[in-house]
Amino acid sequence: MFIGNDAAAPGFLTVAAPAGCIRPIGKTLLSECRGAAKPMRFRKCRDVIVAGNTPQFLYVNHDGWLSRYKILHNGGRQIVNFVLPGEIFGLPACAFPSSLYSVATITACSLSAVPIEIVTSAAERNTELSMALLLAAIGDAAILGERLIDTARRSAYGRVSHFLLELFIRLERSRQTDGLSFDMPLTQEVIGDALGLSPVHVNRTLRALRDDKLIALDGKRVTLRDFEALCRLSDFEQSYLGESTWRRREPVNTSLVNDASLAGATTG
Amino acid sequence: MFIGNDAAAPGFLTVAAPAGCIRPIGKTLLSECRGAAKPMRFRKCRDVIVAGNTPQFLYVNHDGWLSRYKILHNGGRQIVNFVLPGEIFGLPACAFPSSLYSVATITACSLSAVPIEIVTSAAERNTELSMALLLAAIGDAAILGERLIDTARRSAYGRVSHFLLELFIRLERSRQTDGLSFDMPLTQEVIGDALGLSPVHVNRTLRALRDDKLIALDGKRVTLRDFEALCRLSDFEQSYLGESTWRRREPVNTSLVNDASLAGATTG
DNA sequence: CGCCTAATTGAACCCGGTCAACCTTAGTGG
DNA sequence: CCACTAAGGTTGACCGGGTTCAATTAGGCG
Repeated sequence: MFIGNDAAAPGFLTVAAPAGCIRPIGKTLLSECRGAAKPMRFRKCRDVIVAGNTPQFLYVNHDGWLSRYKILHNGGRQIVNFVLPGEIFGLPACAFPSSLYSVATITACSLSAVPIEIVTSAAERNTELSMALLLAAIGDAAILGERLIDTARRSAYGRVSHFLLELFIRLERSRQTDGLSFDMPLTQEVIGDALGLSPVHVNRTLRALRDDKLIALDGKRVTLRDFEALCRLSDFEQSYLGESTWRRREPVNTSLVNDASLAGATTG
Repeated sequence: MFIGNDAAAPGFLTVAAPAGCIRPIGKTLLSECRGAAKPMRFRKCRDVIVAGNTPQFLYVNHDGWLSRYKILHNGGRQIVNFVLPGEIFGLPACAFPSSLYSVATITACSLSAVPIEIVTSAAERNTELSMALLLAAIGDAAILGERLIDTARRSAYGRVSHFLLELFIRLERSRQTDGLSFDMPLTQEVIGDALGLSPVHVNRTLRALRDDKLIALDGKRVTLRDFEALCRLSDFEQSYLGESTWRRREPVNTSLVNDASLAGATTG
């Protein structure tokens, strides 16, 4: 059982990772924990984190796709999120005594694994890192919230559209798109498991989107032919994927606060 | 426009909050930011945070129920989560330039509002607080993930069951249950908006659960008559609601790590 | 070339939505 | 004390989007 090859460590990170691909949180993490990050490679369709186990690492994903999922008692699989190139994963797992979800590779992946204790102690010393982790967790929750709305309120047509738009924006900000096209190494079954649809219906929905000239498919290549229309029909607003930062003004004079969010307040 | 009454502040927190009700994160927050926390009261059905606005406060909810929701373009409302007595809210809102969701009171509420800048600077000084915030964010995401599975994979019957079990556990840990009973100040329409069901079907489902002697309803009072059966049929595992803490062992000797989560790793 | 996986398409079924009507309860004001 | 009202709960009938089952085609890889 190997967990990467230390001899390959020097240079591994910069060689394997497409320039500009790693998201800010990953960069911060790697620069703070440089010595402790262990490079690894996984073939496709391997579990990196197994639900129920005690997780030990926070991971930076350099170049592959992974899914966070859970197997239900009826045998169904729900994918709660995807980990795209440049993103980190494993933080939620480390917050629970045993991991709630499994994380498996979809494609082959180069990862950097940082022991969670290293992350914890680094975060205690470095405010920037701990705030970045917090923002990452909140950002993940925002994506989950939007997917919840997907499955709860949108038709299959809107769901698939919204999903493709989200992937596009997330890939674009790591410069992994080409115009309005990107590579999506997902089977229709995997898409269905993420969106709560049967693979058959994913197929029909993609066909409908193609027939309506909203998207084009060529193998694993997706092209958004009418970005605006897709946004409109799926209620897509990309703000939930936005880069967030902590606002750090001078503390406001709260006695003069004029914020509509308080409009309903009565005297205490 | 009032944002609470400072004169009422001394003693307010301890008087209004049922003993033992406030969750650890809220306690930590209030003790770290004691002077800055402003007490407020809201009547029921008032927006505390409005989607699209720039939020300024993190809130501790002392004694009421609130919902985080979003209005879709088609007019539908999706409730992504509830804020129960003792829980905090407003953290995700503060991470984005404008709040993604609205938060509205369901019942009358006593809140403590802490300016986000105070929280930020306190978190920078105090590792315990910043870690607690991170855990709270991860815990919220876990709840969202479970609700995603609800709407994506479970039948209405399982969904409602799972929802009631989650409420029960969340209320129980703040000692707001009585045996297997608790008060749920939600209309069937609100439940539907949370679970992605029509109010009509929520009604039918509750009736079915009653007929099957799994629950009992008396006004706003819910009693879980067969906890085990409810867990079984809805795939409920309460670990996702668990109290989580950071494991802080000595860094492991990674060359000897024997973790199943690495079983798929190949040499780097 | 043959195998296996994934994509595709058709047909029948069913869960949950929608519409509509009626009932129950709590709150209000005379 | 009671009549009126409004909001929420309850139930029935019908409809449709999505599932399921099943069969066929296309594609990738040894």
